[in-house]
Amino acid sequence: MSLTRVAQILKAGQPGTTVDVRGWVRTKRESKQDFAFLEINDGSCMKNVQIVVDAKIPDYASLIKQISTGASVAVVGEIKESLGKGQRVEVHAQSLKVLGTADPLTYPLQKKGHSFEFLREKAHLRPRTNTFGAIARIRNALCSAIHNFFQARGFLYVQTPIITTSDCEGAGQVFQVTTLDLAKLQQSKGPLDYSHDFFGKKAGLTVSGQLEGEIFATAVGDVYTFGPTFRAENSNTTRHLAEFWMVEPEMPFYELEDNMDLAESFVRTIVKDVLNRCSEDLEFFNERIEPTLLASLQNIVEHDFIRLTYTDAVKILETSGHKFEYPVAWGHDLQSEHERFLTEQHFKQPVILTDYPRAIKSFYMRCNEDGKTVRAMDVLVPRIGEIIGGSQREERHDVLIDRMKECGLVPEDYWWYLELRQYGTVPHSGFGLGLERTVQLVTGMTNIRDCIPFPRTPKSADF
RNA sequence: UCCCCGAUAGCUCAAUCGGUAGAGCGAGCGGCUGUUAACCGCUAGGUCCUAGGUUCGAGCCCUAGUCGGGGAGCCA
Repeated sequence: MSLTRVAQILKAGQPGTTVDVRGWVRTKRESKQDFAFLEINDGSCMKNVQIVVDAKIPDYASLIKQISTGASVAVVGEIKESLGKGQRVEVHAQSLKVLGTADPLTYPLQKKGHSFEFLREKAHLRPRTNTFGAIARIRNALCSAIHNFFQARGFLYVQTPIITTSDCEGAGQVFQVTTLDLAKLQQSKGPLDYSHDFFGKKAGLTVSGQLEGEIFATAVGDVYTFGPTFRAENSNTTRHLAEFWMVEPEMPFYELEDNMDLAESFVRTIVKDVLNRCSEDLEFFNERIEPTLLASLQNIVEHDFIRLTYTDAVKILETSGHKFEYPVAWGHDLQSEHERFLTEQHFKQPVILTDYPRAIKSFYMRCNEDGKTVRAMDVLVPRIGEIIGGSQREERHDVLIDRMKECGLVPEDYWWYLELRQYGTVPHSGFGLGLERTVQLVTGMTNIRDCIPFPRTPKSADF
C-alpha cells in the first residue's frame, strides 16, 4: 500500500478506505481504559489527522507509552467519519508502529506556542511547527508561481555566477572568496598578492546577477535569474539578510514603462497564485499573525499600483502636513518613514516611484534628458517597503562612460559591460525582487529571518 | 555601524527599597473523559548570560564583554 498524505485524507478521504499514513505526533490524548487519540502532521497541510487507537490493537499499552509530542509513527487504518467535532474524518488504527520516539524531557517543541526568537535557535526543528510548515509551503508556492509567470511569457531562465570577480558592481559590500591562508597572511607583512589566489585575482560572492543578465538579455531576449545573493553589509534589521534569494528579469527593448508594467503584473500574479494555492495557510496567518493580511493581499490583486515620480512624491510628503522625524528634501533618499507614509497612509496601495535623482542611484540607470534624474523605479508595498528595485539601463556607450566616471568608477573594469553598448546596443530594462521580502508580504511575518529556512545575518550562521 | 531595550525553571515571564528564588504553561505520576490548546490533583525542576567591581549582604547597583529583540542607515 502506498503512503497517503494527511492533506489527501482530510480533503478527499473516503470512509471505508484503508490508508497508510506516516508523520509526527503533535499531541496525544489518552483515555486510560479504552483508546487514545493521536494527532499526526506530515507537513502536507496545516491540519493534523486524528488517529483513533483502540486498546485492542496488539501491544497497545507499550506503544502508547512510547508516544509523545514529536514522535514519528506509521499508522495503517481505516478512514471513518468522525464522531467528534472538529474533523470530517479520522483514521482508526489497525496497526501502529513507532518509528522514532521523542523524549519529552528534552524535546524542545511543546504543545504550547513558542516565540519566533526561540524557534530561530531551533532551526532544525522549527519546520515541524504550524507557522514554519506553512511558511515552507508558501515559499514553495511563491517560487513555483515565479517560474510559471516567466515561463508562460517566454522568458529564459539563466544561471548567473555565484562567484564573481567583478568586484565593482556597486551594490554593496562583497563577501570575499579565497583559498589563501588567512592565518599565514596575518603574520606576513608583504602586500597582498592575489595572483596566488584560486582565481588569480580578487573574487567574491555575487551581490546581483544583473550585469550578467544583461549579457543574455541582449542576445536571447527576455531572461530571468533566480538564485542566492550575498551582501556583507552589517545590517541588523527585520528586512535584511546576508544571504537571500533574488529574482532578476532583464528585458531587451523594454523602456521604463514596460518595466513597470511587467513588475506590477508580476507581483499581482504571484500574490494571486499564492492566494489560490495556499488559502488554508494564509487564513492561519491572517488569524494568528497579521489581521489585515488577506484584505491587503486582495487589495494588491484587485487594484492598479499607484505610479508617480520621485519629484511628485517629495511634493506630496512636503505638503502632507505630517511630522516626519527626518525632513523631506529633493535630492535625498526617501527614509523608511516617508515610504511607509506613502504606501500605508496616503495611498494605502503599492506605489511605484520613478525618476530618482541621479546622485543617489547606480551608474547603470539611464539618464533622463533633464540631467538631474535617472530612469529608476522602486516598488514599495505596505508593511515591507521596497520589494523591487529596477531601472531602464543606460544603453548609450558614451553616456555610460561619463556616468561611470561621475560615480568614481573605472570604465576599464567594466570592459565587457561596455562592449554590450559598443556592439549592437539596445534599450533594455530589468528589476530585482527580493524573495524573502515577498514571503514577508504574503505571510505577514514581521522578521525576514523567519522567511528563509536558514537565515544568515551578522554574527549568526548556524545550521 | 549608531540609538533604545532585554538575558531568571524546558518555554513565556514576575520578584516592591539591595535582605530566604516565584507563577502560568510544559514535563512526570495519579484521576477523569469521543477527546481535540481537554480537564482536576500531586511532584520534580534554578551556575539568576559571562568576567570583574561596590556592599555586612547583589537577580537587582557600577564597568567591560557576549548574545538576542526593536528602530535607523545600507538595500532586495
